[in-house]
Amino acid sequence: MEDSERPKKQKELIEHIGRQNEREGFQPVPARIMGLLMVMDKEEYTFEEIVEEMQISKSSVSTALKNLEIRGIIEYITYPGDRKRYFRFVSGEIDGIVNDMEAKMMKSLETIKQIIELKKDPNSRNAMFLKTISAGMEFFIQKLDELKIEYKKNK
Amino acid sequence: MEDSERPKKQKELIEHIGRQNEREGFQPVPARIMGLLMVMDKEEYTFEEIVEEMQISKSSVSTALKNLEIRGIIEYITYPGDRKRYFRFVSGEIDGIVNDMEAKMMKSLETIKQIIELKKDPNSRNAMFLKTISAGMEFFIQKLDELKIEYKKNK
DNA sequence: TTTTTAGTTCGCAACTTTCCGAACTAATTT
DNA sequence: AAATTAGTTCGGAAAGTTGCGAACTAAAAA
Repeated sequence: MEDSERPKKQKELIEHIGRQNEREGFQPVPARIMGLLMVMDKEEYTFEEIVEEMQISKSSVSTALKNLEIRGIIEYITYPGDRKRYFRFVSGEIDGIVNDMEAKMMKSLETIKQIIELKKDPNSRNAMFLKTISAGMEFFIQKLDELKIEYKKNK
Repeated sequence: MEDSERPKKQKELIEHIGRQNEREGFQPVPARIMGLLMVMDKEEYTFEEIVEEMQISKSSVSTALKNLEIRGIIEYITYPGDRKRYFRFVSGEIDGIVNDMEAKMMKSLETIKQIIELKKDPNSRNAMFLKTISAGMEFFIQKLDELKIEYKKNK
């Protein structure tokens, strides 16, 4: 890869990541800032640099950075004698990703159990089918826990 | 549970499921219709019954049902001598849920690999950290495949 | 053939989201 | 003390989304 085409491709990838993150519920601006901090060779950006690089207003950047920080997706560091904050992506662990998946599944499972509980006929089509799904989810959740332990050991 | 309070609780659960589905990217009306078809004791609804039960306009119900059907979330059946379509929830399998999870993970993995490929310095902080995540994802995706087979066998 | 049933399609009003500029604050420099 | 830096907060304009009613269609019934 030639150095000249790298930045252009990186910008395209940021846009792609932006749209992907939007599908996960992020707003357009935070979604793209996440991309910026992951993709570019420069891995620490100041507030002002983000404003210039992304051509987004200071107010939008301010709001976006606060949100991303609260969510634990980005963090900032400061250097002695420099008032600026340097923002960077938080190096999450695979555990976190799997935990999120598991948490979502557990929430669905909770809801499914509530549906079953409220069914007048526990042998109705939906009740039967939801019971099967419920059992499957429990199986996978348990196995995911085991896998997390297995992965941690081997690493 | 007394029969008198069941419908009320079911309605509340539909609203809860509606909001949960909205977080998954569904629009309010389809999100709640999904809930209706899963929760209520009556498990097959005609177009008109949905309009009355949910107090939503015919046009909105029409659009919502079409979308849900295209996505494979609901289906309809007809009975001989009856022009109405009876809508019901599609009894998906746990496999489908796990596949969706896996597909999402694989998409993320693809993106992460692209980021790594575009990094000038393959030993940068983000490059290193993304490589770790990447390896972890590959591990979990493979194990999920194995688990799907294991589950199918035991069932 | 006309009417009714069972929906679909379209344009628009209402609502929500997103983003911006202007005005502000609080710390640091001049 | 005044000006600059590094942001934050707020109100509103612009854009996007949602859901409705009205007008439509196609099949069946009268």
